[in-house]
Amino acid sequence: MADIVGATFIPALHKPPALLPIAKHRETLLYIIETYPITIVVGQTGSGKSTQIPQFLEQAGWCADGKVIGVTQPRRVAATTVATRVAEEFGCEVGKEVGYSIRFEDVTSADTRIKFLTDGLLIREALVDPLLSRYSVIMVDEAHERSISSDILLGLLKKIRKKRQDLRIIISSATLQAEEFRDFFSEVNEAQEAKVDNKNHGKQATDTSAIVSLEGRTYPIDILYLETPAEDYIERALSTVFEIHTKEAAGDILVFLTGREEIDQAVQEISERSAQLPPGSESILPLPLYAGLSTEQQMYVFDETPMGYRKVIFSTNIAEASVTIDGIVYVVDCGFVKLRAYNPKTGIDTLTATPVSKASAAQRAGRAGRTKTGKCFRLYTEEAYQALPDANVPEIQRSNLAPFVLQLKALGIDNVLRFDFLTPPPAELMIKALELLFSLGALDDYAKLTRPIGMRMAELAVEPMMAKTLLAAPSFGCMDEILTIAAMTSLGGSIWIQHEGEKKKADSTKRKFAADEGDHLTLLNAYQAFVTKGRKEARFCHDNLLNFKSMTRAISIRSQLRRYLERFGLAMDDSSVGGHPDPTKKAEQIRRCLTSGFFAHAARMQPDGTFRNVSGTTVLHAHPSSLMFNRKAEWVIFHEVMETGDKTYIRDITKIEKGWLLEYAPDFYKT
DNA sequence: GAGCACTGC
Repeated sequence: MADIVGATFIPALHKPPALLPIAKHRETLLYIIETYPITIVVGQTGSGKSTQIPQFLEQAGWCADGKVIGVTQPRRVAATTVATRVAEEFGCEVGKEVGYSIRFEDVTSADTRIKFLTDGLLIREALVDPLLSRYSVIMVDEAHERSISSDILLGLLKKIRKKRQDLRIIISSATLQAEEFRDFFSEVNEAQEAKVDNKNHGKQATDTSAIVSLEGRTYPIDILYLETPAEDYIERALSTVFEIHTKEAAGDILVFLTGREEIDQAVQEISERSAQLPPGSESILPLPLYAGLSTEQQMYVFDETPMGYRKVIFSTNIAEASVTIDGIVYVVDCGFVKLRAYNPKTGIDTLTATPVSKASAAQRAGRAGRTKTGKCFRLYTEEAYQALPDANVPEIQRSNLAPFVLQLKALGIDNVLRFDFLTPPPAELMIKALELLFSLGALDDYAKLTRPIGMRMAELAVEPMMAKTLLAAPSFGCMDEILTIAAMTSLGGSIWIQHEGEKKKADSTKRKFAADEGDHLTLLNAYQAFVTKGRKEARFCHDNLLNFKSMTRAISIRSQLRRYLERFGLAMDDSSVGGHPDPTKKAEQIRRCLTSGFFAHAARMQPDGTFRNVSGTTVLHAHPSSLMFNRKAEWVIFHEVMETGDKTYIRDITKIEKGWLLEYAPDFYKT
């Protein structure tokens, strides 16, 4: 039996006595990857694992016979930037020997040997090539983040491995979780192990996988805790910033808070209190950073700090992994993060501030040591830290799984309840997903994927309710319009922008596109104006407070969806076909069509202006960004529902008739 | 009359 952990060249878990500087251990890495089907690489940012390992493999001949080395990333930007850097080192243009592939951007060619792609995209490749046969090696980078896609991908790879002895799998992980990955791939009850050795006991079996630790190029970081818990972490964050500013050496500060409101407040407070700084001292330049900011506003954090200033960035979790800012020497960590969790009983997502995990806290602290020795101020006690969970609950255990169940079914995995998940989601989440897919007609009485409907829904890159709406559109004669609405809603609320201090204007500008029927038709109007009158120009967006980047993306999404529907033989000639020339009738067809997909998201307005769901159990509020926020309606359907703080908001709302619910979803609403 | 962390096909 190969006891890999005991082999002389492999450091022990967790506290490796001798970490590997990557270049020196090229041969070791290659030997392990050659010998073991699964290699788990533990390494901090800066260890070079994402950039070097693929090149080692390519040089060692893993791309013979035209095979490709695939490296997945959880985010689009990471796939493009890492590919660019590797291409540079490789000495080729991006898209030649080294390329990347993300939605809407396939920068690869017949020459491509190292390919970076998002994990979601690789799962979709499995739809057409179930054994991922063009890849000799697949490296799943940042697997410790535990995104749903990377979790599912690992489950698929475990399955594929049984049929492809030649495939090599590399998983890159943070220290804390390495053993979990090893155990997942090393179960004794697998056919392969069983035949090799029956002396294996439980989790001792490691003849399939090896763990390798790599040294990172980070500097030491002093961690400081509070002696007594903070009552108000924003206040504490502000005083800590001033303390650092007056007592510590030069260097920028990154403060982790939980959301936009807190961040805007903190930025403002800093500006106000800066006046009290002793005369002659350096000034503080406070900057906000969160996803809701426009790209331009986000870019300020990357500008070089002006002379005589110390930059203080107040950020959400976006700066924990997605955005990296150089020059940060001090980190202030409030200890909380807003996490999304799906309640299968109500079908509602909640967004709540939750204590961070130890893994998150470590990642946040690490943001301080990128250029020199740093300090991390944790706004909680060391006892509180010890009580934190090691890692966040994986996304797959707290999400609406309908889209992923559909995807698994399309991959031929019928018994999704028995799919080999790294951590299985709670049964209620799976059942809720199956119920919704059944009600949409994607699954039959035996929970099998229906054809063509279910299969087509799986192929469309929008969530199941919108997929159903799209597939129904030809029968309502409103394909063109639904395509646009699907593209616009899938942008997730980033369509309208506000210039500084122009709230009033934003509302009235939006009203220019307003449709009595509700938000969906308003989005349709805005898009149509953009592509016709606005000639797809940035200028038009600026004048009409539309997000140019989002609108451009909507065009891409729309045309991609259209191509799918054409392939299904559903998309028709754009202008002429079907439907009513009368705009009111046309609008009714669109509303009916939306109802046929979103019947599960129906609500009725109460005399007080709030809404109730159909069973009357939940009070819903129109989100202030919705047209229906201050308009009257009876019955409505909505795109999205989310509970934040103490209120449950619905967004993208359209008026419907009660009778349509019974017409299009008789089984769902039978009494 | 008031607001959503992040990511992906």
